[in-house]
Amino acid sequence: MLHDPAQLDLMFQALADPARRQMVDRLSRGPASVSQLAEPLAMSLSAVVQHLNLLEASGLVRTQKVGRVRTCQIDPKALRAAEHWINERRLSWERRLDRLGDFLAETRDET
Amino acid sequence: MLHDPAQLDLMFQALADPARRQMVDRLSRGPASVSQLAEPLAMSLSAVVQHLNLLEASGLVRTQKVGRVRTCQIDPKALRAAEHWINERRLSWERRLDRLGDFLAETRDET
DNA sequence: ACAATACTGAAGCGTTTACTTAACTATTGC
DNA sequence: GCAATAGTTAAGTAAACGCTTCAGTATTGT
Repeated sequence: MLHDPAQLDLMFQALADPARRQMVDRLSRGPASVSQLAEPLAMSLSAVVQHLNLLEASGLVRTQKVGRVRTCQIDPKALRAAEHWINERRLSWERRLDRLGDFLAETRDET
Repeated sequence: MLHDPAQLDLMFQALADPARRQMVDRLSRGPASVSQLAEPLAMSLSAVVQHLNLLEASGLVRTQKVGRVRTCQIDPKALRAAEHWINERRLSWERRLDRLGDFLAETRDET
């Protein structure tokens, strides 16, 4: 369910916006309320809530409301899924380069 | 220059689109021409070129034209930069959890 | 009870995105 | 030289985005 392409899509989409990455960055240092997330951002609370809803839909952030404050925190599993996608492609490319290197080394030996 | 926030922005933006991720996926298995990249995609060549230009601007893909064919390949350094951003935030969060665990363990000892 | 706080939701609006088509420029093969 | 191939560029368009404002709902403090 974490490798569901639709979920991956939502995650990368969520990470594409600088404001949302800033929110993730803030949350990486610890949980925060909506207002605390909004504080460093030059936009209305309402806009922040909209970003937050996207982050939550993407699975990157989980929230829970106690009384009137919504507390947000990162879900590291989701972050790991995005990380993994990139890592796989990079490794695939690098393995290819290695094989190519081996091949070139071998053909040089055949004098 | 790889940690330039503007460049990071372009990278995540580039990765946000499914078609572009599919192109990166294809390129992770080896270099390809524009037409080869376009083949599995249900859109015009023109659209593919536009995506490709974005990928190149983001630094994720490098291309070189020989004769009339443009050959594309991944730049793993750029992939690593995106990977790194995510990894740092995830680790920061997980370290926080560890410290919290230690704290709870200690306070339990104080009977 | 009343005011302040902490969000939430809907409507609207200008900008950006992801395409399309169509016209064009190089190369390459015959 | 001529046609086919490979890619590029510009213009247009519909839909998605990132906001704003404003009006509303709970909850909390006095």
